[in-house]
Amino acid sequence: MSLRLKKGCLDLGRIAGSGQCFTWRPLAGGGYGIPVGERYVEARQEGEELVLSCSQEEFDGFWRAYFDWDRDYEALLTGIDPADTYLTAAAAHGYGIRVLRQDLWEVLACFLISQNNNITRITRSVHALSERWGRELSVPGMACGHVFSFPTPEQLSPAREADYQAAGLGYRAKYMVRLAKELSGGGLARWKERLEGLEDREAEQALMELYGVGKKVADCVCLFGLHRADFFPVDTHIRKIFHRYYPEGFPRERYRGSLGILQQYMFYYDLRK
DNA sequence: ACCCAGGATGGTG
DNA sequence: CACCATCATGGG
Repeated sequence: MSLRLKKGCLDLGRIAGSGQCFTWRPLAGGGYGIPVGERYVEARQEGEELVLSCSQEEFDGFWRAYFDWDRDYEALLTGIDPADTYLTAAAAHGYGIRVLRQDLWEVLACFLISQNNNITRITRSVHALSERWGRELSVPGMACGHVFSFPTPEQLSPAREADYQAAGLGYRAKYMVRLAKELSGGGLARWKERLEGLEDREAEQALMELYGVGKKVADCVCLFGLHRADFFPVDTHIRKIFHRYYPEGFPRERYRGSLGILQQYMFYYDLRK
C-alpha cells in the first residue's frame, strides 16, 4: 500500500532537520519512518513526488492534517517583505519546511526535554525513551527499520527518575516524572480539552503550571501541539537573531496569522554552520 | 579545556 | 519585581 502525491513546499529532509520534531527515524533506503502515537507511516521523496506507505483513506483521515497540507506556504513566503533581506534569505534557505501538526503529548514531552539542550541529544533521548517504553511499529510489507512509538503517559508510568537519567534527560528527569504522572489516567484528555477551550495567552499560562514548563516550552507546545500559528517561541537562536537583525523589533503585525511558521524558517536558517 | 544547547527553577536583593 | 546561580550532559 503506497500513495504518490505531488506537493509544493514540502521537503522531508528540511522538516526533519528543523528542530520541530524529534521522533522521525531516517530509514536505510532514504526517507523517514514517522510515528505518531500508534500510527506509523514511511515517507520518502522521489523528484516532485511524496511517497507515503499509507492508503488514501489513511492520508485523508490523518496524515493530510499532520503535514499541514492545506496551508498555502507559497502565498505565505511570497508575502514576505522583499526589503527584509534576512527573512527573505531564511525563506529561501528553508524552502520546503512546513510546521507539522503534531500530537500534543509528544510535543509536551519532547520540548520538556529540549530545554537548554541540543537537537542531537534531544533526538537521542527521545529515541531512547521510545525504544525502552514504546511499542515497535511497522508497515506491512515494507518494514525498513526498527521504529518505535513514543510512549504514552501510561506506558511511562513505571519509569522512575533514574530511568530518565539513563535516557540522558539529566536534570530534566524530575520534570518528566511529574509530567507523565500528571497526564496519565485521563490527565492528557483533560488537559487537551481545557487547552482547546482557552485563548492563546490563557493556554500559554495554563501550560506553565506544569513543573518544568516555562514560557518558551509552553509556546512551542502551543505552536507545534495545539497548532496555533501565531506563537513565536523565543529561544537562544531567535534571541540572537532579534538582537542582530531586528533591533527595532520584529514586524509581527505584518505576519499575523503565521508568525510561528516564519519563526521556524528563522530558526532553521540560524542552524546552518 | 571550553562554550553552547529550541530554559526553568528557586533563592536572593 | 529583577536578577542570578544552578541544574546534567554531550556536541562542536
